[in-house]
Amino acid sequence: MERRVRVRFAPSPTGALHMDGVRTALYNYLFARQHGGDFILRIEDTDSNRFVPGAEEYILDSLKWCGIEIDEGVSVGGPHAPYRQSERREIYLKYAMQLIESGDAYYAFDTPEELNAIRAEMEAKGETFAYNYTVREKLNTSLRLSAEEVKERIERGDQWVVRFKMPENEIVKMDDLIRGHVEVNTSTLDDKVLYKSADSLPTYHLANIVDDHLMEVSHVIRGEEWLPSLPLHYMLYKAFGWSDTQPLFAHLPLLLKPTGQGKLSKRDGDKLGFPVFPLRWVSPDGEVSRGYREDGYFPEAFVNLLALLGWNPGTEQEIFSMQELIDQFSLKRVGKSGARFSPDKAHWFNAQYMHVRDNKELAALYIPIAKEHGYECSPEKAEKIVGCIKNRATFPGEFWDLSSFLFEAPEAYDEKAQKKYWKGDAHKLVSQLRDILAGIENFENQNTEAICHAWIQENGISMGLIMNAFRLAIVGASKGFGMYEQCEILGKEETLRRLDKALATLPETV
RNA sequence: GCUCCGUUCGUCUAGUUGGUCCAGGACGUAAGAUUCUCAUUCUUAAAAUCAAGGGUUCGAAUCCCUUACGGAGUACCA
Repeated sequence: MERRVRVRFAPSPTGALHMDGVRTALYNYLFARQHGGDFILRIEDTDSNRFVPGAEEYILDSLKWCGIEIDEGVSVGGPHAPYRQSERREIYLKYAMQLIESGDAYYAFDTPEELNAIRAEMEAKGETFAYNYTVREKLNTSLRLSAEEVKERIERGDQWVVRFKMPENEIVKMDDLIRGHVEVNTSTLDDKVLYKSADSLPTYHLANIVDDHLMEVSHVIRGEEWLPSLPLHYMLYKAFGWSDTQPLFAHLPLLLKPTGQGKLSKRDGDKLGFPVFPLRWVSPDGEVSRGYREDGYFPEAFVNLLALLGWNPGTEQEIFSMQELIDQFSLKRVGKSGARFSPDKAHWFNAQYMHVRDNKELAALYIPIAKEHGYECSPEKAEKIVGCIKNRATFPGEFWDLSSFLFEAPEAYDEKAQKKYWKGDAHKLVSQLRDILAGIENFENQNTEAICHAWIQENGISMGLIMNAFRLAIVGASKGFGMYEQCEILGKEETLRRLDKALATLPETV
């Protein structure tokens, strides 16, 4: 019988969610949806020292903005609540004790200071320290100490940790859905800390395995940085006797910085001018980081570009709706090598979504922009404007530059454009065109265009000359979109006013 | 250092079990076409001796080995 697909996204609230993290969440979500399974959000806050206020809320907001819906977990609840690991502490202690009883783990009383001293000492000798089978019986552990002494130390309040007793010279055979078969000798691994008495919390490894088991997680889809600890996780499942129900693993390739080497970091974004966070983030010490949302990216575009960073459909399709991603996503088609993020392609994706965006939605973005510049703009007018400029824009932030002339009549006329277009019969022709427009009642662009073009053709006027001169008169420069659309938006009165002013200001031409 | 993972145009990548790949698409770049400016759109071009070397094979980007390079991990962090 096929197991129900249950996946989890398990971030740690130590700061803003990086786009790499959003991508991991997205792949988990797509996988869950495709298989009719559950997408669980679990917060892994087992490091009391690194907790950052606001981080959890930020994670929730980011997922929501991307359209990633949580089926179960923090913020929505579910049958395995609580989903915040700090609220499940007593569960982990029980399992840590179980491993001690079964002999798969032991108490260790070394203080971090002692360990650091040993490390430093060995490093000085050119050796590396590993807490493993070679040393665990020489250190202050329950493997060396007598049962009474262990009991006494615990009772008198000595701090202790539980470490996994990694066996010597055993081959762990693992399978990864993306990377295939991997084998590791346990002798190269060390005795990881599973639980610490100092804050009564487990470390990632224990909490992760216990929770995935308890929450009946079927597939673990996570970043490649976890691959080296996969053998430990296999060994933990084995020690608990859960190997037959352990989840299947898939380790995602890393997101690399656009240039140079290494993985994508916040600094790259600052330097190369693109965000690395989905949403704007203000760290507790007041440092502000830009976000895709605030930069004007549409969530659909962001999700689309993220989906293609590491995964590809095997076809030539590049634009995907969330539903299409759900239908077509496959772990088999996730690459093995790191994906380098390209700001150029990110722009292109957003432009694609901009071009087909509904005018009503864009108008809602446009109105406040106009207001910011001191102009009231009706929804009808905004829709018209936005319909004319959207395929020359990549971000809503460009809207004003592309259309401000509709609100602000030219004060002066661009000199270069004058030199180029205001010559020959320009003055005379624009003057004639003005009179024709003055006689038109219906200023809809199709109508004015039909009438004006008929006149242009009948008289054999150069299209380039008349239209460019016309543009200079109305806009004041060699920019803007279709002249007749512009006139329709300006209205007859304003159009004529601008023409009259231009004819009065610009020289008669020869 | 040690362990693990990776390596196809500048970038993202396609290339299912080796032949139809003198390697396809997209972004970016260049040229041209269209257009009332600009943009959009369209067409075309340049761009990878498939990291290098060695095998296996009639035949390898595809299988094997070695090397190089890159990445990750190596915490009482996740």
